[in-house]
Amino acid sequence: MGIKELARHLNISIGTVSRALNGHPEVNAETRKRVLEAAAALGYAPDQAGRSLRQGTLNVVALPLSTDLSSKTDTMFFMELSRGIQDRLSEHGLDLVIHLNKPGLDMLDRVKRIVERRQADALILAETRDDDPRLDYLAGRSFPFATMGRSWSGGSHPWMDLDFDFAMRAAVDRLAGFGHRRIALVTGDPGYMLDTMLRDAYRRELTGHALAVDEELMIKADTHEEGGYQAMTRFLALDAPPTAVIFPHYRAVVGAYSCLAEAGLQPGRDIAILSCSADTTIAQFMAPPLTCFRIDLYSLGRRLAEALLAAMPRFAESYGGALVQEVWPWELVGRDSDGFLLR
Amino acid sequence: MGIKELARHLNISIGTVSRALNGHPEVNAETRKRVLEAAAALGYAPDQAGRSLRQGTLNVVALPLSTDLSSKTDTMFFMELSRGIQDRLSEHGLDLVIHLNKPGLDMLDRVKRIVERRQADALILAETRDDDPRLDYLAGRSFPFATMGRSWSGGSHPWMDLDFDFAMRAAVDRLAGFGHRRIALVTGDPGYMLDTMLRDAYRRELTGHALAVDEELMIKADTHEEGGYQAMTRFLALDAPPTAVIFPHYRAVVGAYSCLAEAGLQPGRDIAILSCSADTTIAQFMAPPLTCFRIDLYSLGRRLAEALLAAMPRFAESYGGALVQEVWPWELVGRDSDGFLLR
DNA sequence: CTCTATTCCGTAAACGTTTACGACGATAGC
DNA sequence: GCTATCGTCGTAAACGTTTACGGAATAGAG
Repeated sequence: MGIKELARHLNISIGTVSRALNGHPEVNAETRKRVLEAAAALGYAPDQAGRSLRQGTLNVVALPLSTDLSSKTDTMFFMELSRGIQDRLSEHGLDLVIHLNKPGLDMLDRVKRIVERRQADALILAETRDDDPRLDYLAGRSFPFATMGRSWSGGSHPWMDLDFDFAMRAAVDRLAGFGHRRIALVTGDPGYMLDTMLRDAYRRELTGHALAVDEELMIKADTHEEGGYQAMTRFLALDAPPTAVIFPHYRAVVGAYSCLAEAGLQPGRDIAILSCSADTTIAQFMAPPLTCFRIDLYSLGRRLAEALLAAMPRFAESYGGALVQEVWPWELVGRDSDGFLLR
Repeated sequence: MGIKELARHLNISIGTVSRALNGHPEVNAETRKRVLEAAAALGYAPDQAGRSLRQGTLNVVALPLSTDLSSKTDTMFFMELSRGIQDRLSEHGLDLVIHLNKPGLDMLDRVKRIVERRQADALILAETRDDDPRLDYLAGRSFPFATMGRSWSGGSHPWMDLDFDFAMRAAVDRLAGFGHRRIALVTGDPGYMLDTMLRDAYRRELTGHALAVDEELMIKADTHEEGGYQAMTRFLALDAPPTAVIFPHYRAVVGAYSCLAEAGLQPGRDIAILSCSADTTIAQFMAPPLTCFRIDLYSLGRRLAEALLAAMPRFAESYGGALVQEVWPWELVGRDSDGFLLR
């Protein structure tokens, strides 16, 4: 099953077998054919460990994800993104493997382990925080990586991100156009770039529309159903509840819908709900269907992979070697959850 | 950074360094302390490729998932399960890595590649089909693996599964107790064990309650929102629509709810909806909250990992080496989607 | 026929570990 | 003082690849 056995079976030296399999030019066409056929027949595939040891490359890109992902964030988002990444990487013979963090071991330690034990040639990071120590660590060791979501300083590493400024402008434009003047915003964990950017953009857009910024209408909540439920409960308890609420994540909207239903209120009639999350299948099947933003996550994943490839020495030449940092536009898809005119 | 450099830095032979790091007894306590301190200070971690090459083990368990998972099945389920698996494996120094299938390359090829290139010491398979060629392949090469979900024959490999017979009995008992006599069932892709078992159990339970089995009330649909929507549409078009519907997956229920809302019908009042999927956060926030089944997926994942460990030669002794195949009970959690008495 | 260039292939070293084997000094038993 | 035991450590081989180097055979040019 090893290359030695394969070579002995063919009466050829292992060097020639290796060259034949790896497409080197200095091997006879006839010999190559024999080798390839024998390899296929005997089910030979090169041992990753041996190959990796020799040429210092593993053909693996790692994507560490926190293990509480399921309870807090949008798994659909990552699945669709990963699909794009994987497809693009595999065109270069690279595999994407997802590492789940065991709790207790924090994200930095997990990244350190992957790097030090050489478990991957490159990394893709998601869920980056405002001051993420992983970025400095990787940059310091000049380990190739790319991130989903920009970091605070912009950084000198490749990333893809979504245009949240545009999203907030489109959201406020739309809601204000419907006549809303008390527009609320629910953000998540303040440690993440995403939420900071959303809050900044929110203030800016409200001011741009000559609307007062009421701190009561900006609250932080967990990004899942329970968080959305609690946030909406707090809003309804106000003396002057908002007439429209912008949610970052669709899962929070599910909680909000539930809260409203219990209060006898109907989204899209009694209160406007708009989500600046990526559109998911579930959004169009909610009752009423949810207004949110359309983005091609698959293509975004592919592009993120390209950004990473451009930062890997092995592939840099094919990609011009330029640093790829892109903010992706998206498109507001209006549905019934906020589509009504306020008298 | 290598063990050689570390050894030179300490004026010790590399053999001793290796023994110190790996906890062999024949090394002086003082020496071990020096080695460990130096390793920590210099950030040394053993190269996985070198170690793997030498001792033929990688400390990695692979979990291949199909890339269209996001569009078709329940990602929450796998995330929560994976969390349990990962936690348990890491107690033995093993890592769980998730391989996403690129489309085109089918599941068997992916598994073959992992085995032949020795990219993992063991496998965990999900989404197994009635006649899954991967099982025979792995068993034939006596490669350690475990599956989530039993296979048709039961097989001689370790697995965990859920008690769908119990679920269907509990479901029909409950619905019949509420007075329903036209109880429908929506199943998914007929290639999967799950759906076959559900259909068999459904017929059995209906007969047990002296209810006629109407083929019109058993339809196949995709397991996501769109499928649920279509299934419900077909039911409503019947001359005698069902008064209760059992759905396998909660995502399909979302589609069904949407369909009912458009028809002016309300689940839990005009029609009973019950899901025999695992309870998810979203289920209790649906309007009305969905009746489904509670299961501790995290613990199930841990147990699945143990079943696998027992089948790995390295760990078999610690686990008694017995074949672990378990059907897990779960608990019906009644909510409002079906909780009404039919007059 | 000789010299050179080309094509093809075998040899062996190297990658970073782990571990069987043997060696060394010290201690203990007689 | 000789041998046996024990604790500790160094040496070197081995894992499965890839690839630099050199060699043999062939072909082409003069």
